[in-house]
Amino acid sequence: MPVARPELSDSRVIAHVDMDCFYVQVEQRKQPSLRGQPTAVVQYNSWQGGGLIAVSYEARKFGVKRSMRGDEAKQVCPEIQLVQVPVARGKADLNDYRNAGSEVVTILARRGRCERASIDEVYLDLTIAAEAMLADNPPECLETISEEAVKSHVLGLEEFPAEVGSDARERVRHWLTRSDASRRDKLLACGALIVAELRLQVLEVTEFTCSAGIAHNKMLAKLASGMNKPAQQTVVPFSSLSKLLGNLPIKKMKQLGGKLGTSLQIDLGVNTVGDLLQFSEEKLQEFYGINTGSWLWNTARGINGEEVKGRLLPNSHGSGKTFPGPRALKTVASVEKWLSELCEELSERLQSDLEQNKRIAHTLTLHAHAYKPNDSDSFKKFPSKSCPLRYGTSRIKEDALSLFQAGLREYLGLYNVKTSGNQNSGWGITGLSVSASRIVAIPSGTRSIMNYFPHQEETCPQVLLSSEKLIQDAQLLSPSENCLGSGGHLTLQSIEPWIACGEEDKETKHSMPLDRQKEDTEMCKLKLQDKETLLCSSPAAEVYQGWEKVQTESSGDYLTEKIRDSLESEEGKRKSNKEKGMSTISRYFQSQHSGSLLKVENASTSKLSESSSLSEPQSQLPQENSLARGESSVDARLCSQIKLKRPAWSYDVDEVDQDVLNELPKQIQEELQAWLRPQKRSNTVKKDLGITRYFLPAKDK
DNA sequence: ACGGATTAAACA
DNA sequence: TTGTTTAAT
Repeated sequence: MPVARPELSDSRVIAHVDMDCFYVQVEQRKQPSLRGQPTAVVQYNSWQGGGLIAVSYEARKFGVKRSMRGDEAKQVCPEIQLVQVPVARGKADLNDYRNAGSEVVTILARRGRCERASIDEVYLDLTIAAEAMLADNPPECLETISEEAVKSHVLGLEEFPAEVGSDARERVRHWLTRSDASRRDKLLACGALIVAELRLQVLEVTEFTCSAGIAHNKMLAKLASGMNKPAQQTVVPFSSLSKLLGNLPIKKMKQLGGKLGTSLQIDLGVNTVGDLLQFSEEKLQEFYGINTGSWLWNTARGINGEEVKGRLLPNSHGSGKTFPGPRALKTVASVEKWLSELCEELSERLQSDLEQNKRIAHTLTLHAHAYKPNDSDSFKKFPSKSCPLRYGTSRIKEDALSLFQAGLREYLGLYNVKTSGNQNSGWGITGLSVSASRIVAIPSGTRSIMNYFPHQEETCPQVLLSSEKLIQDAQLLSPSENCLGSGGHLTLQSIEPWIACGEEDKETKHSMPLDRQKEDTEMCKLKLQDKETLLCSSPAAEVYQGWEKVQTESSGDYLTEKIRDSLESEEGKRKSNKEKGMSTISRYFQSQHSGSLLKVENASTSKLSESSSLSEPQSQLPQENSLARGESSVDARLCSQIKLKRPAWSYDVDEVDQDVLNELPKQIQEELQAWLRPQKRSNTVKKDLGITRYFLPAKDK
């Protein structure tokens, strides 16, 4: 695993925050009468009382454990309250928990770079905040230390000689405020104060408790957060390392809980982290490869250079369900039905992500588990398949089904001919999931980008000699028939849907009633041009290029409906009026003055966090950045390079000097990259692709 | 192949 | 790059 910056002298301040039995807390907040009671969250009540996925600490005292069945739990704890996970479309619906997790992240991201590690865990890099505190207002100068902070657990504190008669909290207070501590300890002390404050804020705002670990790296912070739960925090001073790791079972370390940990035990006789110290780095690399070997060597010493990534949003979305044993799906029709449910959920979440975060997913992947009784190679796995993701529920459904059928043919083998149709030929599907990945932010600082483009707007007709016929052809050639048909690879390329967000028609807007205007801007009118689709069918590699124009009225009704309409309707295609012939892209660039509805959550008020967020873009949470007002000469140079041998909005990246790009403000560079990167052309498409050509990255071959 | 539904990331 | 595998919660 990543061996970024592994230093023994690592003095960062890293926290790992872990929500206590999170799903239970969410349900208890919904239903306060459950608070304080032994409670568990369960899904699928039908069989044996369902499976537990979260257990309150009261219930744990009775020996109730995660992944018990509901019936079992009732036996050991008759009083237990079992709450069902919400169900939608016949499957567990985790949205309540995702949303609750977002509430928490919003608060935890206030003081430093924040990485959402899972639905209920985050890592924080508090180094800058801690350094600032140490410089301005160190704990040793404080007259009072927060109650929450003195409740911290400080590893190795017992070793310190302390005044007799002092209780645990007094000892902690003393440790936190020692003026003769090492710099590293002082930084951790600051971290502990900050985390205590954050946890308190989380509690006040969300009513959720959490536990935390504070250490010099992610690995140790994670380890510590689990040591004292619930609702407590644990600090790992450097000096406590050897004792901590010395006889810690190897499997307790993150990443070593599985096969690698087992191999360490069985093959090398390593049972504790301390045991690892005997092995040279080279030896470990010999056994486990360069990266893993080095990672293990460092781990043994409490060294871990992994950075806290500034990421508040997930990198993928998925929706899946298992169909165990007798419930296995045995007909394509039933698979289609369930895929349809899964795709609806996925599509809904993609819509939300688009609206709330302005991000677009690029890849659709289908996973399935299958069995095939008698066959000899019966243990073959169902292959996962992916293709470019086209927005719109019905399209996602179509594509997912195509992917499934491609996978099924491969799984069953080529001999199993045509339409064994809907009749059970022995196989069964025990699990299905669809997921969307490669999610990238739409350049949210559209305006800032626009500052670097010529403002003149003309249409760019020649590129778009609207080949409506071709479009229609392309539409008919769904990936199913087309690309999967001849046993070849998926060859459909769909260039992303362009979404414009913003005010598109000033005149109209000004004449609108005020409240309407407000509504309008706030609701982010997305204009969606559905994709440009390129198809190249297997052998001939013939390239079709088509444009579909979908236009939403600028009167701006409710966004969501608009989007859905334009996404779903196959008839929204031809609607042209004055904008006919204008590419979506150009319209996109025209609509730049977007009143962008990005809610900047976490507008931080503290100077500390401001300074930290200045240095690095924190996350892809939409930031309404004003930015880079410096009128640069680069500005002019770029404009001159983007000149108008093409329509105003288009440019040929090949003509843009990389050095010029490099001189742009970093943020602009990133935005441009975001535009360019997803446009990379697959090497299966060699011919001139018209408009897409202009978006090819210059140096990326 | 009843430890379900998700997510992430490395590796080939 | 796509698909597979591991791991964690």
